[in-house]
Amino acid sequence: MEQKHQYRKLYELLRKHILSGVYAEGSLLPSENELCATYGMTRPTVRHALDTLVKEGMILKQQGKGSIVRKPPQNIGILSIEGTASAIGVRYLKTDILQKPVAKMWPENFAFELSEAERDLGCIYMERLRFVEDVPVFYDINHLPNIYIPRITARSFENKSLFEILRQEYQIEILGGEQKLKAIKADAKISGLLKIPEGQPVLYIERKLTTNKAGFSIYSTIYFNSEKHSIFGSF
Amino acid sequence: MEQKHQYRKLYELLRKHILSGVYAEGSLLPSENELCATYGMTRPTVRHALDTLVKEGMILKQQGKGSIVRKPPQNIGILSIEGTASAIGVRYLKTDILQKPVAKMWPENFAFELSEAERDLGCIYMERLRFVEDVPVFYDINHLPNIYIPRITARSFENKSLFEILRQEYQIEILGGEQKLKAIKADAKISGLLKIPEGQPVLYIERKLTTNKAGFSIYSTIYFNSEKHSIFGSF
DNA sequence: TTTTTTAACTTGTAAATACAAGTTGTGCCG
DNA sequence: CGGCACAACTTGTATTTACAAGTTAAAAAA
Repeated sequence: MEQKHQYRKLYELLRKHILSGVYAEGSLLPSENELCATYGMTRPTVRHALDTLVKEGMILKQQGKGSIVRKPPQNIGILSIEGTASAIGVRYLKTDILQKPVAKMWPENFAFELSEAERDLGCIYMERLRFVEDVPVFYDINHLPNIYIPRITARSFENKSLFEILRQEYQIEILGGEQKLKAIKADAKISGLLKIPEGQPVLYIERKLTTNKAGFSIYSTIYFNSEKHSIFGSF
Repeated sequence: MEQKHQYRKLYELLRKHILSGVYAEGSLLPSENELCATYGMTRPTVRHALDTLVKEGMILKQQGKGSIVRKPPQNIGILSIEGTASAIGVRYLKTDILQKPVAKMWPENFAFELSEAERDLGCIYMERLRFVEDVPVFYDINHLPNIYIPRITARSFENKSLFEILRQEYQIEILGGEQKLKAIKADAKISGLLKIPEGQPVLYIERKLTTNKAGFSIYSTIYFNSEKHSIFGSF
């Protein structure tokens, strides 16, 4: 993708380098002045890029010392600002798409309040069941408004997560959100999907993620079997 | 408290005005140029202040339009970046301090990994039980390292929350953290404290909040009865 | 050798300026 | 009257320059 802004170019580059391990965890990034010289930018531009990385939690800055690389947040977790992907440990997570992304109308009694624009345009809907070592632990239902995202139903979601696509291709970033948590007893449907006895405690989460695109929010309902695993999230 | 930096002065002022309702939810802040003129600053300084508010979720900015005031995040919730205060609805929340803040050593088998500096200095410890309409719903255990915070055990915590004191008086801000969530069955101690039958599902949360002070993290363990209430958090 | 001071880094704050890009309302033109 | 174009806003990006403040390590002094 063609990058428009200098600070964003540097941001994407450093982000890639951190994630790929070019800069080790705990080590220092090149100083701001070095980055200026290397990439031919001025210091405010470099600082803008670094600020974005700080906001994402990729680095920590310390006055007088430098920019410290944080643990690559592969675990940008389920309860965190970046969504449901890779919450437990990516390597052991398998996903069944119970319902591929489709465009449809919003449900009648939707758990969240919708703006008029969102309601008019309908939504993209998908359901997933996630496995850890072939045991189902995680069932999530997702709704997002059918705007600004051409061809979203055609995308595979196999190599990239939904959030990664939104971030890179559409510059949609999650700003924050609201969520409601409960510990509930599994009912018949959930106990069937997660293969646990009825009445077993499960985590129940409803959440709404707001983005930098006005009127574009992502809505999720999640059921999680926390018997053997915990939900672990960085934020 | 004497403010050192111009951008921080403006930030604190606008923040206070938003929270006190001077700027209504959904309305627009004065434009950046107006703020420059009013407070005698240059635009980068004003923008720095506004950026801080955006980072906190107090406002949303939209190019070509202005800075939109968001719902005052009174519910900066339990699972969010700002801590355990006022998660359900402040007006109905009563707090029993089961253990006032005291300095002591870290527990033997602490759930989190500690740095050497943290371990050496000991910790501040406190326990609270929180009530909604005289029903106990929320039991939390908190540890923070005994550094940088003189006289913390003497403070009352009655009018201001711990996090508010840390932010205003010590410029300590929560950058992020990690948390682990489970839905578990209440054991004897918890069912006693929360006045529920043993075996009832409760939310169990362990979390570590990291701050802008290197080596200063806040550790909490939380039990929550989600039968009649949900944990609701903005982030 | 030990302690203190200093110098050379680092990031933080701030100014003045310029132009790009998105939004909105006004007013002209058809 | 309706629709389009433009002007007057707004925030976004970028340059250049300067000094403040925290950190570290080397140099100087005891």
